[in-house]
Amino acid sequence: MVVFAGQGDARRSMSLLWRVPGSGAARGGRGPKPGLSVDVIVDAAIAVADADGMAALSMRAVGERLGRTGMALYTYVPNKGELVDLMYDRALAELPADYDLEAGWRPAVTSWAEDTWEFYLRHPWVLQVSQARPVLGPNEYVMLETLLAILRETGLDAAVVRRVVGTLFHFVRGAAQTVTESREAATATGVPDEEWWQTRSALLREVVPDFFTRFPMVAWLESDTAPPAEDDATPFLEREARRTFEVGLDILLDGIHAAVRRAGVAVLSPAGSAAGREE
Amino acid sequence: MVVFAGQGDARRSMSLLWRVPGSGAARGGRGPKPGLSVDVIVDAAIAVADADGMAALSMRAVGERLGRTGMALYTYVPNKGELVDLMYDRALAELPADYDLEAGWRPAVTSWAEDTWEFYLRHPWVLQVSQARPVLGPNEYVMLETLLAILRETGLDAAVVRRVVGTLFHFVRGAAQTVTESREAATATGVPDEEWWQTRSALLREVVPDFFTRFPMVAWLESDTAPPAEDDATPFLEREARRTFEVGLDILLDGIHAAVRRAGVAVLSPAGSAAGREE
DNA sequence: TGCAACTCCTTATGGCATAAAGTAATCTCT
DNA sequence: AGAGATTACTTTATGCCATAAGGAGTTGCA
Repeated sequence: MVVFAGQGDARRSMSLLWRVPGSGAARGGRGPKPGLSVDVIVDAAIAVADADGMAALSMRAVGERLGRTGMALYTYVPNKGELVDLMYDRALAELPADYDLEAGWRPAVTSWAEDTWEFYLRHPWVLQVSQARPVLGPNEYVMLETLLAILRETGLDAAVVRRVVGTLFHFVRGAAQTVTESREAATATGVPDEEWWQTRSALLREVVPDFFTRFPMVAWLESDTAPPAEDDATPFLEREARRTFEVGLDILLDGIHAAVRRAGVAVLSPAGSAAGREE
Repeated sequence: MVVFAGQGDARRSMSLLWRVPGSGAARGGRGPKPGLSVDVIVDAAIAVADADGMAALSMRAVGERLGRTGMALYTYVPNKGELVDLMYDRALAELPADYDLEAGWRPAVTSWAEDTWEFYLRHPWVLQVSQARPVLGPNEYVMLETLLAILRETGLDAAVVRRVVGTLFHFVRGAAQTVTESREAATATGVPDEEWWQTRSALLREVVPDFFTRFPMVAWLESDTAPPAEDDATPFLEREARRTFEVGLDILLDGIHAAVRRAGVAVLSPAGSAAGREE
């Protein structure tokens, strides 16, 4: 389930996101005292989504957590989409906003990716907020600013950095998503990863007896499965996803490194001085 | 006989996916002739999802396209989730199943990524099928087999190839997703990308007057925006996503290349000859 | 011929977002 | 002080959704 940005009044949603003074509930002091606030509602909504997932996030569920009906929320928030945008931007505030660049961009990007990964695992529903038309809230920009401050160190030009940012996000989000989705599947069905895989692969062998002759490369791939460490109780899909994250990140960083070196050569060698940057 | 959670269903779903003979509708020839079939239903469902998106895929919508009620489908398919799995595996059959390896793995992976990208744009709903616990249908395995046949050429060992596969998928899916989501947003809201961006950025400047001092790196990034080619009418979020796909893929392939070279060195100098890792 | 097996329909049930309208609380203005 | 305006929140209703339950009609085999 992908959740789209609220499509209502763009001005109102921007004002809510950036906390423009006059836009709160208390404008004229006329009617009864507001018992809630946008912040309280957003917090409650995040709590619901963290606990039970995006699918369980309903206006009613949030209202009930605050001792109200679902409809009460519409006094503060124009619609559910807008609420999700607010949740998204609020959650983003948790992310660290600067990284040590002493050792260069590479360890900094690694830390950034690690923190982002953990953030997604902490708030799986964030991965279901559409990326195409960004929310454009303050914390989204802080996050972007943070990553850009690291990537500036590569010396790559803006056009390339833009794509590197996109690539990093696609990768981290995708890797984290396999973890959150497998967790969701486990709790939703009540069947843990190991049991699921055992049942399915046994069934597969039964239903498709010639499996390994039909798919020799898959057979080769599976031949490699290393047993988990004794003391590691992580479900195996999560373990796989984690390894993909680690190895994939290194590959990605090697790729960026190659781009940096190429750009460095291009920049340093036109004048003539034989460029031996880094290493 | 003890039935594990989901196991009975698992057998049925595997039989449906792999088209096990006895599992079709016509077993005893007793009642009225079946007017539909799983295949017809799956095709109709794909047509609905292609045309109106995953959100519009309801049992009723599929039934109506076939001149039935929504409930009629439950005779053929146990539930909506199963139908989606069948749609997924069926759609996957469109993908090419082998690639020319004359010129090595790199151009082959590039073609593969390109084809996969186009496939996702053709069937945006596919990106909403969870990846964590794979469907394990025949075409999913064909797809995997195809990619593995290419990656075997790298000479990397299975453990690494497994991660490379994951990384490639995360990347291509993520990049394609920004396109499909921005298209969906455009049709859902009726506001095209350009207009959306113009409205929002004007609003942003109004609501946050000190934007560019607060976010200098973002300012730097935006300074770079190249105007689109005269004859290019692609919405700009799509254009951005496409560039990210192209540049990101190259970066990724450079990273894989580095891994291959490293592994090659490791293999060639195992005995101890002080391996001067790259350059 | 009659029943079992089968397809497909109608009719709940309980969920969802949200529109519309009602109730009660609290302010400002007279 | 009292009236009207304004606001918070509730109730009710609309029209979606998946799917459970049960019923109607069709067909082939005993």
